[in-house]
Amino acid sequence: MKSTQQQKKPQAYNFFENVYDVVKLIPKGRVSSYGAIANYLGTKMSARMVGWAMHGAPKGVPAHRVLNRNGMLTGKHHFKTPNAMQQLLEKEGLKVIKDKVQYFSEKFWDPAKELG
DNA sequence: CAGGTGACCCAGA
DNA sequence: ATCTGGGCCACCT
Repeated sequence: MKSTQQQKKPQAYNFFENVYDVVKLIPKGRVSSYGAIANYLGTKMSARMVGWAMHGAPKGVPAHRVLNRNGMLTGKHHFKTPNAMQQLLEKEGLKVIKDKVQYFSEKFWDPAKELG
C-alpha cells in the first residue's frame, strides 16, 4: 500500500514463508515440532527461527499445531489467550494434559517424512 | 554498529 | 535425574 515503505528482505522472508507453507500443510489432528520443520528446511539448528516465524505467522497458519520436541505447548503463552492453543488442539481431537500433548509420537507429523 | 533476546535442540558433566 | 554450555539467525534496543 505504501510506496515509501522500505523494502523487505527477500532472503529472510523466504525462510519464514517456507515455515508457513509447511505449517499450513500440517493435517488436522496432527502436530509437528520446530526442529522437524527446521530440519525439513535444511537448518535443523535454527529451530528458534521457526518459533520466531510463528510469532509473525499470518492468518491461516495453524501455529498451535507446532510444538516443541517434547510435545509441550511452549508457545501457548504467545497466543491471544493461554488457553487458545490447548482448546484448538483438543478441538482437533488431540489430548492435552498439563500443556503437553498425549500420544505425541502418534500424532507427530514429520514434513521430511510425509512430504519427502 | 554492537549486544541481548528468543514459541528450540543437542551434548556433556 | 538436573544443570550448563554451545549453536543458529532474525528482531529489538
